[in-house]
Amino acid sequence: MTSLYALVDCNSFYCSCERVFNPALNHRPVVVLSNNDGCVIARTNEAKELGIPMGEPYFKIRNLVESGQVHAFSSNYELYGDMSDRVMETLARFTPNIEVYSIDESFLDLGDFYGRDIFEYASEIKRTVGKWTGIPVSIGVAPTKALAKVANKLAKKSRKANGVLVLTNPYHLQKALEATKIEDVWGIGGQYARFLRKRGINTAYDFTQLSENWVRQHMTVVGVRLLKELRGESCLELEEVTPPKKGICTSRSFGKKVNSFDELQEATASYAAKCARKLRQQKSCANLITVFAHTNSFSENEPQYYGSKTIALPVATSSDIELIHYADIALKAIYRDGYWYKKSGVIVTGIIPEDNIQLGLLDTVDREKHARLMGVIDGMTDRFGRGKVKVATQGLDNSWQLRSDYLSPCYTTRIGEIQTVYVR
DNA sequence: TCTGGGGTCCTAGGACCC
DNA sequence: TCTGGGGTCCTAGGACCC
Repeated sequence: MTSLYALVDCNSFYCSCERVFNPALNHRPVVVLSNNDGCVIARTNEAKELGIPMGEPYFKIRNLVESGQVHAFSSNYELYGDMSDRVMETLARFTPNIEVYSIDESFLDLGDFYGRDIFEYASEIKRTVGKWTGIPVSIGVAPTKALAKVANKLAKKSRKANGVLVLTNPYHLQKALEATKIEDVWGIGGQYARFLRKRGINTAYDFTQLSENWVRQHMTVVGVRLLKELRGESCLELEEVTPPKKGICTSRSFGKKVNSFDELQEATASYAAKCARKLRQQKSCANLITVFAHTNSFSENEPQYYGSKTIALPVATSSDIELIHYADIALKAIYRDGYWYKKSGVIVTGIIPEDNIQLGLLDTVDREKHARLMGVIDGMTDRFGRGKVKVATQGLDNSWQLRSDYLSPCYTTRIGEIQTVYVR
């Protein structure tokens, strides 16, 4: 039985989401910006053709936007998350064996479909997703996940493929590997690409000709796995159930420069609460909390500071109130007067299932009461949206928050505004 | 003036134990 | 030249992903 994987990848996903609700933007250059409208994180083909690179700082393309040549959106993750769910639900109609790999990509195990007309089946998947969600996708099919990635990339690039490429024939596989630049291989980043190019390894095909020992020596077992995958030996299985996260991080750059402790405190409390909610959503608790804050490293003329502090919690928790409390202690330990802070964040680690908590002997927290309160907060957040119910430390003003000047409405999830409610 | 955010895995080296 | 040997656990750092 031969393995067969499809990689379904949404084209310019964030931009495509915006286009679904703005069809006039079809065939026009569109970009989506990162938080704070900092840099470009998604581009349509038309925007790529204008020479806008990935990660380009916004100020460098501002004139293109202001002169109307490019349409820019602030990122709207609520919208993209909801559209992603729709795409993934559609894909799940075609096979139960699906791994949601990222917000815009899924692997499908098509092993059971061997011998059928795979190209026609993949084409039908592409048509159906387009019809039901409005999102264009590209599909690559091959015997391993790494080769499906190769196929997907070519499916996107080649006009002839028109968005669907099946690579099962050995001759076609070799041609595809020869046509794939080493830096375009899944798992080869900038460092390894430079290292390999220096040694004359310029394509994915060159890489497959290396010896296992050499690859292990220079690229660890991760490299060996990739080598085997590209040679057609499947080593990476489909991960159908998402394992709980081992670390959860909430951090942001500020929309403006911040130097007061109070503003940093409000931001940190909000990040701690966000981490707590993410923990509850995956039914976990954390044993450790880290708070960091730093200045803008791009401002070379300003004094620089990076502070970080980790605190071991007495008992693992997912409570807003507790995490905000310890985040505050950590922040007080690292805060230094006289710096312009640009970014701060909260990371929770030492994550365990919530039904596996070791209670402390000296524990004085009423955990049941906390759990009930958090349940109420989560319920209200689900109904009324983020930030409508919160612990008072998170603040009322929030002038430190994100800048997003070009935000589209949350077309799919917004249910109307209500007054913010505070919990003390 | 303006440069994202959130994850994963692997390895090496130190602490500690018997 | 030669310092016991062999585990485990933890952390920091480096690579990668979208």
